[in-house]
Amino acid sequence: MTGALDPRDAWAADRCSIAAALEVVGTRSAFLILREAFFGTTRFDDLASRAGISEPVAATRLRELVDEGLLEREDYREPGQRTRQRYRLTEKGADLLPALVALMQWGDRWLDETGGPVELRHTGCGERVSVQLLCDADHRVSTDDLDLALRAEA
Amino acid sequence: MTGALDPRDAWAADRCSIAAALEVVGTRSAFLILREAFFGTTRFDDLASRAGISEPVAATRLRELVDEGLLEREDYREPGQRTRQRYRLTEKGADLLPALVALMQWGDRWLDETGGPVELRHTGCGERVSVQLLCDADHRVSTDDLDLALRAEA
DNA sequence: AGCCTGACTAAGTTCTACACAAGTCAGCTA
DNA sequence: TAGCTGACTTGTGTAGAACTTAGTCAGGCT
Repeated sequence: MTGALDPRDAWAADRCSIAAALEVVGTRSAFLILREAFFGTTRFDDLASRAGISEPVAATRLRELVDEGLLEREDYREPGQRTRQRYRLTEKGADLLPALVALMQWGDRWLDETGGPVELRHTGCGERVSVQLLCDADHRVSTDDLDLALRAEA
Repeated sequence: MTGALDPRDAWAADRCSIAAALEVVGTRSAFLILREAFFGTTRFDDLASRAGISEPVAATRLRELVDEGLLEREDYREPGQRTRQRYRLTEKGADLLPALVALMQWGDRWLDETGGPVELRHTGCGERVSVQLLCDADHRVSTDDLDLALRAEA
């Protein structure tokens, strides 16, 4: 489908950023919590129940995601309420959105005959939003028009 | 970061395409095998060793990915050799590329101070390729300019 | 003073993902 | 015919990712 990487065995799999990213968000629960965070959920109980995971798992995962810097925990208080905690995406966390959307888009296309429950629209113009491969000259790039290369060593 | 989903608790998490996609490719080994498939690796031993996973896991994962229709197994024979098997991406599998690239891009940016080992370039024009959120009117969309909505029921 | 709610923690268990080591089997090559 | 290589399978063990059920603890509310 895509071109082969020239020096086939030459490069180490352990330096790969995909593997590194999976170390951080490699679990189902991490993805699901991030999904909820994108959808605007901030409170512990809501995150756990809407992501459909148990509270102990949510607690562990949230701690890890905060440690990794994808979420931050902050105290807040509504008038007449006591102080509570809320989780929100950091820039690092928010930057994962394209990966989430790509997964959603794939699921919408290949796994859900109705096209999926959630739609993304551009606030500016109202058009549908999707994830695309784009080159710096703004061409949409298809899977077949990709070259892979090793970046120069540091 | 992004807008909240209007009917907050109204929609079922189990209908979500992200969760559905994770059922199919939710493991580290599945992602890593797909990565290798994109890089052009086709043979069993190469897939296992380059993905850095054990052969038993590779066998299981490959069987699942073939069953799910992301890869197809075909026999081939080189002259003077016996028949061997080779795995290649189907359209369904190839369509996951944006998700892989998004993950790679995130890892390159946030986890690897050198910017990551692999680079993607557009065959046509040679420019660097990345994953972007794009609306149907071809605007690049930032995380803040997204609206979420429920799609009309089927 | 006692209750309630939100945000967790603790204990015990099950399931899955993965590793390593070894064995199998087919079929070409020597 | 024996050996080798590629593509697996089997067997065994560990760690982690998940569940349920049950608790804790703080602090406002009645």
